[in-house]
Amino acid sequence: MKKVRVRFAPSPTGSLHIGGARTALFNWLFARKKNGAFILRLEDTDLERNLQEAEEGIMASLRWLGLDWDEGPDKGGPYGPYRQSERLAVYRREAERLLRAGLAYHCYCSPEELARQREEARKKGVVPRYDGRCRELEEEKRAQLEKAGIRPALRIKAPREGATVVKDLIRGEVTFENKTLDDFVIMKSNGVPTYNFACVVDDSLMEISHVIRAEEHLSNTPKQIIIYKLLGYPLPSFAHVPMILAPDRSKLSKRHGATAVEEFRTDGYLPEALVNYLALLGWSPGDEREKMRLEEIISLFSLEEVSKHAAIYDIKKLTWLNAQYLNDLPLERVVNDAIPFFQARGYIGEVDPQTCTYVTKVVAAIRSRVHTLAEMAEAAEYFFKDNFPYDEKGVRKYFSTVQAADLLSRGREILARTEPFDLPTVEAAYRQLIEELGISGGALIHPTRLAVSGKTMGPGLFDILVVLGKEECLKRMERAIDYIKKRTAGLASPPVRP
RNA sequence: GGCCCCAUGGUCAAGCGGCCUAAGACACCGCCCUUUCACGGCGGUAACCCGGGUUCGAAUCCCGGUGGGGUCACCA
Repeated sequence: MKKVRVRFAPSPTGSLHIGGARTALFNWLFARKKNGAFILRLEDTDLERNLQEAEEGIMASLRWLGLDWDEGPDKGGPYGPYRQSERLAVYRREAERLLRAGLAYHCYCSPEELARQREEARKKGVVPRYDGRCRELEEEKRAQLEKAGIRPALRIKAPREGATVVKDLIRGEVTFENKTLDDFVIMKSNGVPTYNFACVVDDSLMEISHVIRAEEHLSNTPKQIIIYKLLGYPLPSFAHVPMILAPDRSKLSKRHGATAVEEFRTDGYLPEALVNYLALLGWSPGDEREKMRLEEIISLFSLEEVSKHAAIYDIKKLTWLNAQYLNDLPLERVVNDAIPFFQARGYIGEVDPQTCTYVTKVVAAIRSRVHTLAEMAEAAEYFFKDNFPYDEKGVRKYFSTVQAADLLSRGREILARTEPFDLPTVEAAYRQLIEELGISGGALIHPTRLAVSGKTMGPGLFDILVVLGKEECLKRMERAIDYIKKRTAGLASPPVRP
């Protein structure tokens, strides 16, 4: 059995979006499952659209997702180079072969002229196809054009009859009538190959066994198969994975919110969650499993089980999965990923051991209550700042009477006396006070929560108290007591008659 | 428009001729747990695009329609 070799071949024109990420993931899963090689190749033959940052950005996203490659532009490999812009000599050599064998020919038609013809055809409602006028150009005429300094493009002599069949692992056999194809360009007049040509040459020379790519390439495949045949290279297997659509069924774009992997990272999603979600878009393990470890996905994955229809991506499910991982991943790991988010909000600076210990407690207290790291950072604010405002509704409910201040004073006294300041001791002391006062637990717990956090909801009160520590709690209780006193004093003044 | 692909709840999806009066998950709605909010647990609403065949029997096979998507460059 031939060794499985697959590739992900993005063009560095922008950031890696989730459609590309999923294509990369499926390739990677297949390679790992089959003990094959996963290759990264940059299709940077469009000199105009290449972006310097894009190449590094795509690799960074891939790395963040945990999709490592065995050969690629940064690490080399036996089939390099892996950047198409560095392989121009290879394409020229292969093109020359075709030309000499009479399987391709020079075309001197100007792009403007061709565009005009296309436009005309479109107006007439006819399919715009190159008419092959340069196919049988007389040598004399050719020399003349050459002498005039016209740089020709190279076109393939495509078959006019018969059909080309794509054997697709996901879709079965797809037939294209050759008469619907034309003599397409394989080398531009500037000596740079077109996508279809470079792709076939590289896939052949790099001995790619399975071409797994997005469905948008399905209609390119007959052209590529024609090139394979003319070049005399064996065909790889093909698998065209369905597209990912936006919620309105249109192609994903920036107006649909986050679509780039990088954006998901900065929005506080974990790579495990994104990978898991992407794997579930268009593929299913066949049973009820949803949350799966990467190893599990690898062992279960199969191309035959990839669905045929496009999937609409739903951020709600991704968010749910993210919350699952936030809860289930080892605490240290989550803390590690949360730290940059806390730093960005100015909660902490350089991380020393004490900070780390404190942050770990904070994360442990709130991670089950949030869905993303960004949300977590927002929810954690009062653990790092003591000048927070009090929730308005909460104030009306718990801070509107003089008695509320007395109640908090009693609570403050108890907390001041509690030693050690740990969960069982603090809780026992507070519960005892509740009993002494003959009130319900909530009657003391809610005002206290508002006093120390400014919020009416959140982790268990005693967890908050213990994380904050005694000194901080006492300070915050005093601040709340002052606040209530000022507030109620205002209320106590005689009402003004109109 | 030509060519190509696709079609199970709002979304992801199981199903590959009888086990389907159609799983599961997200979302949504109840209830329980609880000092609050989450987490968790339990339950509920909700789907085989339409029309013809084939078959004893069709969500599953075939044909047509409709709908959605992709693609038609010296872009990738």
